[in-house]
Order: sequence, then C-alpha cells, then structure tokens
Amino acid sequence: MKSIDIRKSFLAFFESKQHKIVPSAPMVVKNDPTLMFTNAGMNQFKDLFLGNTPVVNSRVADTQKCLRVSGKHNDLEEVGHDTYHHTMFEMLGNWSFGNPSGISKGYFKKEAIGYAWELFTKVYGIRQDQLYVTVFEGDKQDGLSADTESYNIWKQYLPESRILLGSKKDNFWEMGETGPCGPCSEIHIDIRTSEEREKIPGNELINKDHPEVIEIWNLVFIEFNRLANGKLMPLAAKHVDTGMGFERLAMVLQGVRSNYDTDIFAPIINEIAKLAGISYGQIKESDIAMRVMADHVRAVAFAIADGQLPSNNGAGYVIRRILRRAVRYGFTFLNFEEPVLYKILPVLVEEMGDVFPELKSQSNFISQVIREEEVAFLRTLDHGIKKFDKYIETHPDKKQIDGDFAFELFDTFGFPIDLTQLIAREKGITIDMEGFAKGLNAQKTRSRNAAEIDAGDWITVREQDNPDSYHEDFVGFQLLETITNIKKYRKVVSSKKTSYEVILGTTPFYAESGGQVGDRGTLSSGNETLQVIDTKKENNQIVHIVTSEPQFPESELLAKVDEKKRKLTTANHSATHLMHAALRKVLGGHVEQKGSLVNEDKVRFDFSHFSKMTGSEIKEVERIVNNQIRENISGDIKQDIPMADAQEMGAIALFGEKYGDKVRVVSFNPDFSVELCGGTHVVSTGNIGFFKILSESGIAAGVRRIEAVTGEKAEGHVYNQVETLNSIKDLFKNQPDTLLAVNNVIDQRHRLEKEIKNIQKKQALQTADSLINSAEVISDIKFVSSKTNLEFNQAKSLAQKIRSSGENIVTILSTQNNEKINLIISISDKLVASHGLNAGDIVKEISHYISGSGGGQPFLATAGGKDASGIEAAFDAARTLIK
RNA sequence: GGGGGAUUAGCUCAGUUGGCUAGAGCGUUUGACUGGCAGUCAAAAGGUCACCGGUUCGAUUCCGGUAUUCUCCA
Repeated sequence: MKSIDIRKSFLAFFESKQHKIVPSAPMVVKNDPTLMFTNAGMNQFKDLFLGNTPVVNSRVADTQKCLRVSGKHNDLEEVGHDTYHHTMFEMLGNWSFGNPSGISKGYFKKEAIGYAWELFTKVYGIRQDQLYVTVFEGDKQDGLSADTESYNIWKQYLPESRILLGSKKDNFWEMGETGPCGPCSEIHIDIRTSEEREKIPGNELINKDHPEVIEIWNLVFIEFNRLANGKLMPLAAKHVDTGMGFERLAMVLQGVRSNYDTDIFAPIINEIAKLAGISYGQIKESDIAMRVMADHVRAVAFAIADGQLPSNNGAGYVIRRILRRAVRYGFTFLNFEEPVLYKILPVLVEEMGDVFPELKSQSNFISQVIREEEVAFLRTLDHGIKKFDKYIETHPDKKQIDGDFAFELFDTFGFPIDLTQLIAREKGITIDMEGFAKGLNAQKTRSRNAAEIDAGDWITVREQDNPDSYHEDFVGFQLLETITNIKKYRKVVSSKKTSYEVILGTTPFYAESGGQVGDRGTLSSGNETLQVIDTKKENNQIVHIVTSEPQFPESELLAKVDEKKRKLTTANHSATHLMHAALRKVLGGHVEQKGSLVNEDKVRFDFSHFSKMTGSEIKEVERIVNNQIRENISGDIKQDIPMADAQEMGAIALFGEKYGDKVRVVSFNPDFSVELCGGTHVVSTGNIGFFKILSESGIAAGVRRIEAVTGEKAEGHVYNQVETLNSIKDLFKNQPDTLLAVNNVIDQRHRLEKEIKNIQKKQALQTADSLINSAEVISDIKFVSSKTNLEFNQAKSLAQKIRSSGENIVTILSTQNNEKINLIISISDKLVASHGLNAGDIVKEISHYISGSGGGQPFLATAGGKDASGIEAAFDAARTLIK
C-alpha cells in the first residue's frame, strides 16, 4: 500500500465513522510561550480539553505535522543514526470530545478500541498474531486501579496472552505538570521474521526499544485533571485522544525494516544518493548522512512553509540548527561542498505537495531560503577551517587543542565541535573536551541567569464571573475606556526591573497580536492610578503590565487607553492592509506577509518577493494606497465567522488557523483588501490621511521589508524632504536643473581635491629641497632644523620626505597649533645604521624643553608639549646630541 | 533576552608588545605582444581603516558609546 493511500484510507475510515476531517494545524506555534512547535497531534485541541473553547464537532480526525526538536521531546541528535527517529513526522489521530453537542455524539473506550482494531485488521489487513496491546495497571500513589474496562474490551479481540499490563510511566498519559490526563492503551506490533519470533516471544520485547517490536498507536482516555497539588480530579467530560506515527505505520504496511525505506523517504534518499554519487546502503557513515539530510530537509521545508524562517533566535534558531546539521553531515560524509539541499526540494514537493498545498504554493520561496542558508553556513565552515589551520600553524607542538580555542571556534564562529574533533583526529591531535564543556556550561548558566524571570503567584482578587467566557472580556473595539475591576495580579521580577501583571474583568486594552503593539494607558480608582506600559496576550488572557503594585485591588476602577497612541496605531494598521493588497496588485500574488510591526510611529512590513522593488513600483504602491484613502472606503468587519466563509470572501489566508477558530475578517472594499485580522481598524480609510513609504530593503533570501508612515508623520516626512530640497535650490541660486548643479559641484570638488593634493606634494618637495639645501653640516651629517606652521601630519610627512631623499640627514621640525607644540625628528636609514643614531632616544632627551614628552622609532619620532619658548633650546640640544 | 566576534580598495581578505608614507589576490582602466579574440607582461586608478567620543607625543591598532552584521546560549 502506498503511503498516500495509507493516509487517505485512515481519514476515509474515520469519516465513515462520522468524524469530521480537519486540516493539519501549522507546525509553528504562535501565541503559546510554552511551546515553539506542534509536537503532538493533540496540540491544536488543547483548548477543547481545557474547556476554554466550545466543542463544535465531537468527532474529529486528521493528520498532523509535528516537530520534535526542543524541550521535553528532543530527538535531534538521534536522527539518522537509527532508522526510526525523526525531527518532523506526521501523527494520524482520531478524537472524541466529551460534550456530545455537535453533529454526532462522542465516544469513549469501547468505540475507540473497536475502531482501532477494525482499521488495523479489516482495512490495513495486519495479521492479528503480530499485534500486542498494553493496558494501565493502576497506581497506588494516585489511588488508581487497573484499567479493567479497556482490558475487558480488548479480550473480545485478542487472547489475553497478548494483553500486557503497563506502569504509570508507559500507560498513563499527562499533558504536562498539570492539566488533562488519563490512562492509555497502546498497540504494539512485532514485525520480526518468524524464526526470530520463535526464539524470543514478542511479549518479552514490548517497550524494550527493539527496532522491530514497536509501539504503533496510542489510545489515550482522558478522564482526569491533574491539579497543582498533585491530586487528580475526575473530569465532567471524558475525551479520547489517539496518535499513530504515520511513517512507522507505512513501514509496517510496506513490509520494510526502516522508516527510511518507505516510499515517503526513498525518493528523497535516492535523489541525495544521485547527487552524491554514492549509493544508499553501501557505507554506514554515508547512509547516516543521507538519512539526516532526508529527514531535515523535510522539517525545514515545512517550517518555512508555515512561516518560520531560519534566524538567530527562538524558533527560527531551531530551524537554522536543523538545517545546519544536515549541511554538516552532507559536507563531512558525502563531500557536498556546494549548496545541495535546495535541489532535493522538488522531489519533496512532488511527493507531498498534494496533501500539504502550502508546500507546493511556496516551493520557489522555500528553495531560495534554504539555498541562502546553505551558502551562509558553508562560508562559516570555511572560515572555521581557516581559523583552525592557523591555530595549528601557530601552535605546531600542541598535541592537544585548548578547550578554550575549541569553544571560541564554536561559540564565536559557529564551527561545530564534532567537525573540530574530526579534523583534529585526521591530524593526530586531540581536543580538551573538558575545557570545551566548561566554556559551554559557563555560557549556559550565564544565559539562564539573564533570562530568569521570577513570576510570583497569582493573587486572586475575585473568581471569574463566567468561566465559559472566551474572548468576551475584550471591549476595546468599541470602547477606549470602561469601568471594570481586577480579577487577579502578580509580581514579575526580571534581571532589570520589577513590574506587575494585572488581569481585568473586562478591558478596552488591545493586547499585542498580529503585529499590532499592545495598548498603553491608565487604570485608576479613586485612590490610585496605575500606569499600563504594555498589554500582552498569554493563554487567551489579556495581561496588563503596570509599573507599580495595586494598593487597592478590590476597588472598582476606570481602565483608560491612551487614545492618541491607539488612534495612530490603528491608522497604521489599516494602512498596512491597503499596502498588502497594493503590493499583491503591483508585484503579483506571490507576495505573502512574513511578519509585521505596527505601532504609533510607523509600519514595518516583511513580505516574500524576489527582487528589489524599483522606484516606480514603490511609487505605484503608494499611489494605489493613497487612492484608496481618498476613496474613503468604510471598513467592513465581520466578527466570529467560520473559516470557510472567510475563504469564500477571498480573505488572504495566512499561515493557517487552528481548527475550530472562528475568524475575524477585515475588509476595505471587498474587491480590494480582505484579510483575516484581530487588530483594530479605522472606520473608513480617509482617517489614514496620507501614506508614504520610507524605505524598502532586503532582510533575508526572498524577503523584503518596507517601512512606511501615515497621517501627520507622513506629512512631516514630505515637508522635511521638500524643505531640504528648497534649501539646496536656494544655495544653488535656483538653477533650473538642481541635480545637474549638485553633480557639477561634486565633480569639481573631486578635481580640486586632486589638484590640491598635487600642489601640496610639489610644495612639500620644494620645501624639502630648500630645507636640505640650507642644512647645516656637522662633520659628515647634514642637520635641518625648522619651525613650521604646518599641520602635525603634514610636518610628519615632510620629515619623512627629507629622510628618504637619499642624503645622510637628520631633520627636526616643530609645529604649533593653538597651544600645542609638536616636535618631529627623522633620521635617514643609513645614519641609523652607521652612526647608531636613534630619533626615539633624542626626542626623549629634548622633549622636556617644551614641557612635554615623546617617543617613536629610531628613524622617526615625535614629541608634544606646551612651551613654545623652548623650541630653540630643543633644536640646540638635538644638534649637540648628534655630534 | 544574555555572551563573544566582525566592520580596512568594487569583491575576498592580510595587517601584535600603538609608530616605516596601510597591503595582497581577484576585478577595473591603460599600454605592449597578437591579424582579431583568448592569453601573457607592464603600469595606473581606487581607502574619512563603519560612525561618534576618550586615552596618548602619536590610534586602523587601546578604552567607552552607536549602527550594521555574524555566532553561541536561553
């Protein structure tokens, strides 16, 4: 069975069981500080389990792209070395959400187990004697008895010898420290040959990390909530949450021994092998490298498709690290010294583009980004190798490389430590790995300490009035001030400052989201006024950051948004939408938003586009936007409409929304700009006033950035420009062609500068000549002394000139600028050699005459002081010294 | 968010106890050789040593700040 059919029949099977098939959520997580990437199928349904979002469909199934590279599940360094670890994988899952309020009723253990068995044995035709299941054995500490209910259900399907009891570690699933949890039942499969199976029975190898006796499907029965005190509380509604690794399933169904041998990976591996000119399955190291590259290119491509570009911090840094790991393996074991990963992309798109259209639609962009990253990292590697070679050259006797140096290479120049080890080994040297680890640990502690934020416990002032309220506490679309009260607050201490976070009952404050910055303002009761310096969103709550601790948290208070800031920001946000639409019109439909920042001062907008915008393109965008502003189009905002309706309206879909999200659609002229957006917007476009682009620049491969301003700011900018131009015209006596006039002046200046330089050179030569001619002769040495009115540097080069004139000559010059006196002594090279004269020594002897000090080299030395009356005496002293 | 680097000719980079008048390769221009091109040889042009301040007789070099950028950690 082909992988594409495996996926299809999974979804079709559950559709036939009245499940709603939903698309995969984006792999990149937004607005959840605890999670960077989707790492399990249930992530997008977290709010349903927690009861924060109402259930629409009780039965849901999907395939979810997951990435496991950070936090609790970090498989990155394992990938490639075995045949089953992955960074990115697909998780097939079916769900039942307790409240049977939707189109079909929910279910629990009986159906979940029945469906699983039916799918495996009837649809996929897996041999029953290969299957084992595990059931939760109970736990004394939690006061839980064994899951006999599941056990009894399984008994209907398979003999008890293949039903095993498992401990809390394997068979009790928890989302985190706290939250929904429950017992789970896993299905394992034994795909060993029959001889091997006779030697050791399969049930002895369950959960023993055997590569061919593996867990394939986990059925979780969520029925408890783990409280902060560690106690379990039964949930009112029970849920089913299942997850099955797609790649593993494909391996089983295709009868191969490795995930990488399935048709999901084989075409990619083949392509890599072709490019490397080495076939897969020949050499252990190159096989590992091919698996690494095949896995990582998938992960990176999907991440970029979901809007996460490689960068140097946060989630972007994780993506960069994955990509670099792939480059490193290719570089070391497959001799790829030129970018190559981007060449694999077409194969990937061919294989997966139909199931994940986001991959196909952006394939050009993705491959550009990957290529650029590859080039950059290969350059880093090259630099590192040079540094390393130089170190070896300057430390030829070292048998062990300092840990400090290895760490510097890694930390500052990004050169991977395992490569350093490899190169060192080739040269028969070792590395002080302890020293390296010490440096790394020091760096980690430093970072942790700096990043430490000490958040105090929430102080609850009043219980939430309505626990079922979702986003209803935000009233800021209509109101800029309202009477409200504090629900809870806490103190937050970071390395630099202390602040307080306040959650209100209802609030007019807009929390930072979708690029629009959070509101500022005040919370005032009769007794005190708290300054709100920022507003953020955390776990669906609106957090007001205030500078001082509420002294009267019980009081009713007036929450008031800084109106000026909000208005300016709002105008900028609406202008961003108009600009986005205009960019698509002018440049084409490939323009997609890659990030934005909207505050009261300006708009910063990043978008995908491949080349620098021309002047006329920028002008055209400005023209279109300003046209739309003058049309004074009313904004049309539709709250809480289903995603499908929004798409119907032609809304520009961003990186995908989570399942079940009702979206908000903002449009200015349905034929021009329709976007999904949660931000604030002007009533009609005329309020924006005026729009002006300040700059357009590139920030990454295929990503451009525009900075623009609106209203008064834009006006001010134009006035400034015009004023500057007018002043320039004035200076040029209003010549008809100002540009030409300026150009002429620049040209002229250039010519004159050259001429002056020439004249100065000539003059200096003449001065040098006349000084040489007027030199005193002291035995076989010529001696020149002269007070000059030159600049210090000019005098210095004059002294140099005389020195290199070929004569045996000692020169001493003085300069005087303001209060400052300088002496310069030069001695021709021959004299330095034959007479042992040293200008540095002389200058030290005589500098006290001008109340100063000095120094230099044997052939040229300088001194500085303040006493002009001593110059003659200094000259005399120098004269005596050379005799 | 924290740490460490980097910024020198159009490009890639050298430049240590602060001090020769700041260099190389490639590229550019010119000339010579050649019927022409490629090529070889010769020469020239091209630098506010990122910016601002400080220390010093003297700063590309040392110190502080700013900008840009790379990199590691979180």
